[in-house]
Amino acid sequence: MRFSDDNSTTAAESGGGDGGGDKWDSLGFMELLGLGIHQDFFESFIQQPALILSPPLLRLDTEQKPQAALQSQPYSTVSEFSECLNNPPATPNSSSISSLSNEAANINEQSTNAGDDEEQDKTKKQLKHKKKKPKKQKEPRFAFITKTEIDHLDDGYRWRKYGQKAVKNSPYPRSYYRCTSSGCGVKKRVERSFDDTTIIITTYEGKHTHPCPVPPRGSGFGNIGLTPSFMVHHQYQDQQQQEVEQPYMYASLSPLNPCFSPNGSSSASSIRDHGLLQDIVLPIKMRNEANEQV
DNA sequence: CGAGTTTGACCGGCGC
DNA sequence: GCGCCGGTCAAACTCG
Repeated sequence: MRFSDDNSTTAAESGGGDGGGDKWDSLGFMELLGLGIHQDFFESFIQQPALILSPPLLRLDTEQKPQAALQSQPYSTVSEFSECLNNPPATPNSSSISSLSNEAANINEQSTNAGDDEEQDKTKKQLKHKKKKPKKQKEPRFAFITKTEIDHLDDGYRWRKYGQKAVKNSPYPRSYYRCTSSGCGVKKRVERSFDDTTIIITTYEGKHTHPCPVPPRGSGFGNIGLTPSFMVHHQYQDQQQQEVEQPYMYASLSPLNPCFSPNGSSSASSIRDHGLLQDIVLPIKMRNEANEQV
């Protein structure tokens, strides 16, 4: 386990495996997410003694606003940017649906009376919008802090950008991506931290319903054998003193990661410069604050 | 020409 | 009720 410093030294830079991990190569981190094990994954993560994170810190209510917190406190608690929404599936709001229908009827009635084409178009557009949104339920979300210059992490999946918004109090916009695979509704948000421009915050929402479509580019993200830091807690524990002095903890390669190889070559290191998720970092402060809560 | 991006408009939720 | 803001849509545009 290694930790970043202000010079952005990474495990990859100091050498890693040559993609030698067989087990982890075939089951990358994103695939873990895609396979839908992420919740258990995080649950096991938060139960690790070395991390001393209490479940409430990782489980957010939908009411919480991690993004807002991020803007003012870039390296704060897990609850502020690692989301694990375990809300029960929201049943479609029948009342809202019916009210929409009524609204649609009203709008239709109004538009026929108005007779103004332009207004009709506008009304139709509005109606179209409303019909498409039958009280969507929240998908589980996970946010990752990534220290990289690359805005868009190559995680092996194919994403289509569907929106971009200016972030309040930040010069950097937030981009919205959707998985291009048909039937896969996974989304992700990508934004750059205002306070540290080398920090990228990626938030995944939902589960992939398909395998990683991109074959390893040397290794695709789904196959790079990424072992998030919370899976290498023993190393983490050994270096707790060091962590206090280091602002970030890389969810990167480690000797416990089968991909890691001390011979200096690493499949992950070969792709590091392309902004892959081995650049993921987790804020150390989150653990400290977790300790306070225990 | 199809796939992906950009961008302004729109909607819904939430706080005041 | 109103305004703000995050998220989404979809037409126009770009690119390969």
